[in-house]
Order: sequence, then C-alpha cells, then structure tokens
Amino acid sequence: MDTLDALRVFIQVAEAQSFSEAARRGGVSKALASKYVGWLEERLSARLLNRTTRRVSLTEAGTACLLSSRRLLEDYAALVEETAESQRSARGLLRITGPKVFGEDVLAGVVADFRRAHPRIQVDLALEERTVDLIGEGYDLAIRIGRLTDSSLVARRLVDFPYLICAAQDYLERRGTPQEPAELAQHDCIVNSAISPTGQWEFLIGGRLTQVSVPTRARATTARAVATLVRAGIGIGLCLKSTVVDDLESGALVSLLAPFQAYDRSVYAVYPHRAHLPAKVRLFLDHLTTQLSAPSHHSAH
Amino acid sequence: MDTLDALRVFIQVAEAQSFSEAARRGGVSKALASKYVGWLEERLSARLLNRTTRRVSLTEAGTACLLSSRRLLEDYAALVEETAESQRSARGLLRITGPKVFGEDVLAGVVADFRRAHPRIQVDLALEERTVDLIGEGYDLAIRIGRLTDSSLVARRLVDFPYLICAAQDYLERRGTPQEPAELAQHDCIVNSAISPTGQWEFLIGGRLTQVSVPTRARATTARAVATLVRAGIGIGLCLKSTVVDDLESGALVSLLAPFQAYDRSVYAVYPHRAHLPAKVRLFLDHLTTQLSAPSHHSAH
DNA sequence: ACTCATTGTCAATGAAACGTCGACAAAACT
DNA sequence: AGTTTTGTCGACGTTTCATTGACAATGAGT
Repeated sequence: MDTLDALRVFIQVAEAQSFSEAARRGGVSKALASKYVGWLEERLSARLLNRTTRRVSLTEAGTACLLSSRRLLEDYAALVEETAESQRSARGLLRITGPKVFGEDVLAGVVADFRRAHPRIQVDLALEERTVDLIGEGYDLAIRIGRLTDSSLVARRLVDFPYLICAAQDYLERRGTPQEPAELAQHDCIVNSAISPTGQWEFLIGGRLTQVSVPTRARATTARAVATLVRAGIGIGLCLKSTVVDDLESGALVSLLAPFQAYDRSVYAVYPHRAHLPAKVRLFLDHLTTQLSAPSHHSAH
Repeated sequence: MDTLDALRVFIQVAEAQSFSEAARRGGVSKALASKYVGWLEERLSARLLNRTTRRVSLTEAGTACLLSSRRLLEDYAALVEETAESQRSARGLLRITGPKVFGEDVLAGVVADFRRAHPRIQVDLALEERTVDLIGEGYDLAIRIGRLTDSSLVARRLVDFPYLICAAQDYLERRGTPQEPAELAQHDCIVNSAISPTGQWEFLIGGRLTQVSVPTRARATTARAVATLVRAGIGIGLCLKSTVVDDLESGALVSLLAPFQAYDRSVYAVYPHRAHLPAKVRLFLDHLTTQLSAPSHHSAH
C-alpha cells in the first residue's frame, strides 16, 4: 500500500467529489479508491472526507491534507525528474582511471575528442599504475589492460591487442628457427619495455602460463619500434600483430612459436554496474569503442 | 512497497554507508534493505548507490536523490503533523445545526458556555426547522429531537425528555378519568404548540403508533406553561415529566393513560462518522452532554 | 409513493507481493 | 591461509492486494 498512491487517489476523490468518478478516471475500482482513502485516514488518524452514498465533502483535516498532498506529490515528481535528469543528461563530472602509458598514448586523445563532442561533461582522467578501488574512490570508469581479476565489477572488452613472436626471414636463415620457448636462450630478443619491463615473455607451456626470461639484444618502448628492429633482422620480437600483418603476408617476417604464444592483451573498460548506466558513462564508452576500432590508434602501446 | 519507506531506507543506507548497518538501525533485514534500494533504483531508472561487498558510495544520481528525499520526507512529516493538528486542536470553525426552539432555549446557552471554555473554536449555529443535509452542506454536528430516520450518520442520545399525560386531581373528580386515548374527545386538553402544532397527540394503540386529535381547550408554547395550566385544573395536558414530578409525588397531579403513552422525545447529536472525530466536535459533544445532564436546563422546550 | 439506477462499503476470493531465512561469492582483516 | 563480514540471490510461507459481486442508502424520475 503505497502512501503516495493513496495520496493521489485521495486528491482525485476530493477533486471529483466522488469515489466512483475518481476511480473511473484513475483506472481503479471504486472499492479500491474507498480502501485507499480509508487506509490514509487510518494512518493519519483523521477523517479526511465525509461521505454518504451520494455526496462526498472534505473535512477540515481533509482540506489541510489536500493542499499538503498536492505539494508533496509535486515534490516527488520533481525528485524523480531531478534524478532522471542527473542520470540522463550529458553533463557532470566523469571520473576515469587508467594505466599511465596507455592513458597518455590513447586515452588522452580520446578524452580530448570526447570533450569536443560533449563540452558539458567534465572529465577527470587519473593515470595510475596501481589498480584503484573504483567504488571506494568514486570513479565512474576504469580502463584496464590485460587479464582481469574476478570482481563484482562489470568489464566490457573494448579492443584486442593480439601479439605474435616474429622474426625476419634472413635472421632465421642465419640463426635458425626456435621450436620451443626455451630455445630463445640461444637467440637475440627485442623487448618492448612498456609491456615487459623485466625482460620476460609469457608462454603457454604444458598448459601453464609461464614467464620466460629472454636474452635482451635491444629494447624499445613502442610496438612500432620493436617491429622496425625485427624487420631489420636484429632479433626476435614480441610484435603487435597489426604492426606486422603486412610483413607476414609478404613473407619478410615469419611468426614463431605460435602454439606457445600466450601474450594476448585486451583493453577493458570496467565500471561498477551494468543496469542504469549514467548517460555520461554510456556516451564515453560508446566513444571509446568507436575510437579504438578506428585503426589509427592501434599503433600505440 | 511503499515509496516513502524505500526513500527512508535509502537515506539510512546512504548515511550509514552500509546496508547491514542501516538494516540494523532501521529494524529490517539487510536483504530487505537491499531490495528497497534496488526497487527504488528500478523505479527511478538510475543507480543510486555503487556497492561492493565492503563499500557503499553514492552515485551522482544518488546524491541528487538523497537531498530531495530528505526534503520529501520532511514534507510528509509536516503533512502528517498538519493534518493531525487540524484534527487534534481545539480551534477552527464548528458548524452546528439544530431546531429553532431548542436551539434558542438551550443550544445558544450551551454554545456561549462552550465558547468561554474554548475561545479559539468559532461556532456557527444554524437554527432551521428543516432537516439539513449534514454532509452536503458541510456541518460538523446536528442536534435533532425526536425519533431519527435511519441513515448512515451516527447519533448519540444526549438527554431524554419523557412526557406524561397529566391532569389535576380536582379536574378528574369533576370530569372523570379517561381509560383510553379515544375518551379524550370528551375532555378538555391543553396542547403544547411547540411539539403538537396540529393539535394531535401520539399514542401507542394496539401496538401501533397513532396520532389522536384532541379537543384543544388551551395552547401554550412551553412545557412549563402547560404544566401551570394543568395544575390550575383547566384540562388534561401532555407534560414534560421533569416539570411535574413534584406535583405527582404530592398527589396534586395524576398520570393518565400510562399504557398508551408514546410521546417520548430525546435529544440526539448527529454527526457524520464515529471514527477519528475531530477534537472540536468531541469537545463540544462532551460539553453538551454535561450541560444537558445538569438539571437547570430541563425546564425548556 | 413507487420504481430504479447509482453511490460508497463490505465480504470473499484468487493472485501477487512481502519479508525472512539460509546460502553464496567477494572482500577485508587476522 | 583462515575467518568474519558484506551485499545479493533464490526459495518459502505468509500477508496483503485488487477485483468481483452483493448490499443498504440515497436521490431522481415518473
């Protein structure tokens, strides 16, 4: 028995001066209208309407209640509207957190674009390596790269970053082709320091994810730089697929150790809950998705 | 599922920053608190609280909603208080209707007394012979004399006015004692024009209420005047018992036709409903009861 | 005065919630 | 690693819901 519904019915009855008429207008049975008013009267310990079978009139308490009720319902409507507005409107502060490198290389650009499209949404982009507590620190969205730990949060995969172990054809002719990760120890490797700061590569060996230390011949901080070094025949590199796909087709580069290859990163957007996503978050997610599927951004990281 | 209850729970959860804590304070199960908030969110199509199993924090929509909710609940409390006040307080306008003669003789005095006791209650005393429509015309109370027609209204008997057919001892010695109402035709009768304007008396004959026309020797407008005429031996009169009780004891007057006697009037207070009687009405009813049981008023009518 | 339609309420009834319990996974603390 | 506490979910028995039809009271139209 909802108090607000009861007030609504009471107002309608008072205005129509009739239970039957009010019931017809309000789409309820007259018995229910009677019950609602009776319930309200019981709750307020006051008779609101005097009624015979033919006539309905307000008591003094009813008159007072009628005025207050109208105001109260208006206030409630305002509450609903206000809440819906802050839910629906493309404004307010959008707090995003993400890893530093990806943030600087990609997110910053996306955010700048987004702000042009939605100038009334303030964006607060916090780039930190640690995994922040979304809810505890009040973030709307986190960008995470790699595999996610289970949690009560919702993750949406934005874009995949498939990697391949590659080497130039002439390098392999000179040094041979490794058949297992362990054989990399006899090779020269080119390490992307952004994703392998410790000089280790991830492999799937015997069904287990294993870190393998590789001899670092060269380092680079971007996927494109690594690809360039690999093409030059300096060594074997863990390459972002999109940067070397043409070389693989032409045969200049060769993919190695495919069965063991495990380093596949994806970019996830993580947010607190799926239902009733605020407009500002939804808009940014859409923006992020379209921007990241555009190939122009694949070069980074 | 009461919207206001849901808002209350939501506020408590937001303030306690915890469902469990809020549930403990509010005396509900934590499962229910969770449901209330969920229901509210569904209703507002907005997530109000972000929550993990350990932390609860307000969303932007939740912040907006929290402020509005507090105001709304305060307004509702004010509504309840206001209504209760207009119900409970000894003030406002009290509209009373009643018959003219009784009103002038008795009610006016009672009302004057009442106004001294409760100066903040305005009394509107409408004296009309017709039976007014309490509810249609917005009266709080009607004073009715005699038998009441059945209705949806509530009647409270305030005081009885028992009547007796009486004659003086010496009149009966001269003219004989009637044994049946029909024999009154051979007698002289004294009629109270206030209660028998057509010169008819009411008798119970053979179990049926019957109007009997009596020969009118004299008329008077008050019960006391009738009693005086009867004492003087002018004729037989329908006397208010309280005016002649002393004469009956002394033997100066004799009661006649007691088995047929039917004219017994009572004063009733009639009001729309029993439950939740407003204070002003209840106070006046109490006042009326005590004033009318005081013997000083029995003389009139 | 009599009929007749309409009013507000009540009792009965099947349907749909309500609120609690126990269980569960996630998270924080020891 | 073990333990406690958190928010949520599913299931269950109970309560309340909202409709229906019946009823007395009432007023309008003969």
